[in-house]
Amino acid sequence: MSLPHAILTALVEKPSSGLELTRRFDRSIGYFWSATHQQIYRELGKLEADGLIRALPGQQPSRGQKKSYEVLPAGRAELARWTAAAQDPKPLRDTMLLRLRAAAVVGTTGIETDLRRHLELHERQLAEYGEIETRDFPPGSDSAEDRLRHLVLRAGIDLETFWTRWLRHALAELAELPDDGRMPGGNGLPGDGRA
Amino acid sequence: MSLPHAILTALVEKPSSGLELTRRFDRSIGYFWSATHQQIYRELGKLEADGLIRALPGQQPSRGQKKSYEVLPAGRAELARWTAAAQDPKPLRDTMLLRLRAAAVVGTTGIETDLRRHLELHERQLAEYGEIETRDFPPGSDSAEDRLRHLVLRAGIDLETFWTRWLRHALAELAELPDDGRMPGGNGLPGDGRA
DNA sequence: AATGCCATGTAACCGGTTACATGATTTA
DNA sequence: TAAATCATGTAACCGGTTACATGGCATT
Repeated sequence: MSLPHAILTALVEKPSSGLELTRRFDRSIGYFWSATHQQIYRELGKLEADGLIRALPGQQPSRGQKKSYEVLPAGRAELARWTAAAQDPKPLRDTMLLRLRAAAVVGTTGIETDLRRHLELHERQLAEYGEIETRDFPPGSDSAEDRLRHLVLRAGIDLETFWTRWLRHALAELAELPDDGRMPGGNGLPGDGRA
Repeated sequence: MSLPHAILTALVEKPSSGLELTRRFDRSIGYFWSATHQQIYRELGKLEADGLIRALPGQQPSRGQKKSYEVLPAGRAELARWTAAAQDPKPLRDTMLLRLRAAAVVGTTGIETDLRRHLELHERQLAEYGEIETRDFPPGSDSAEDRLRHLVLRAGIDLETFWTRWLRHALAELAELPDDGRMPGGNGLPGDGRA
């Protein structure tokens, strides 16, 4: 149940229409909580029905017409409640790690290409975050909002840094391994009682 | 489409019944790809129907009876194919980051407690990974499988390290902020054109 | 016989994804 | 007026989550 709160946050920052929200979820918020326009429209409907947001008055409600929403007091309260509520962190779930684990038993053939590609993607993302940081958070900026948003961006930067380092490490490791279609040792036993 | 391949990997490592797989997904594989027993049984059925795995011969197929599966050549081939295939990394999606972003506009009241709790959880996980590393990957272990599995564990360790550092940083930052119910500046504008 | 655990499932729901549909506005 | 684009939706599907059901086995 995080999408509605992501939308509430975006709308508190600035009242927007569905399409504007969609565009903002392609940058900004979307860097750590992505959403498609279908999700957004669906959720906007629910939020309005629940009385947490409302359409800005003075707008035609027909189909192809722009409709902007703003957050109502109840919505702000719900957002504050949710922000402070205890929530368990989601366990890690990463396909690349799974693939390497699989490569340990079926062989590493072919995976190197995609490791390299991922490295490039993460390097690009890291560069983008770097640009945002220098643009939006110059050394002097220290309002409370700025500090918190900078903190979030820092997480993104550090995560991308981690991935680039780890992927380089993985590629170096692969280079030292025999690149056969199957690891030595038949079906990979022993090796299950371990990590 | 990763769960079937997670199961295939586990079964190649060692043929198992549904419950045994469930237990193994609570440690080992589950550290980076979790699954419940319902998912596992459902997926085992599909994999068997697709001819990628089969029940070990010589077993009663009644309801409360244990049934073990092994991977067929087609399953191993599919796993190798999937491992090497190009796959885009999933965009980051993290609730805590979203909550901090929300706190920037509705205030930081109450979030500190959960930040501390998350820090503890990540510290505990980090310690657990550390134990696994010293137990399963002593300095001398350097078979191909071990190196790859160690690499995967390293990712887990580094990720938990990142989170503990970042959470400490976040707590330090919070301590310097006014702990009011709302950030100064009304609805948080300006601040949307940014990250 | 009752209780509890082992083991395998079924069913309903929920959020995210993909494909498609429709109306309104702008531009060629 | 045709095409392209803006803007808002609907529908079907799919994987993950939660709750519940059922059968077998061991212990008391």
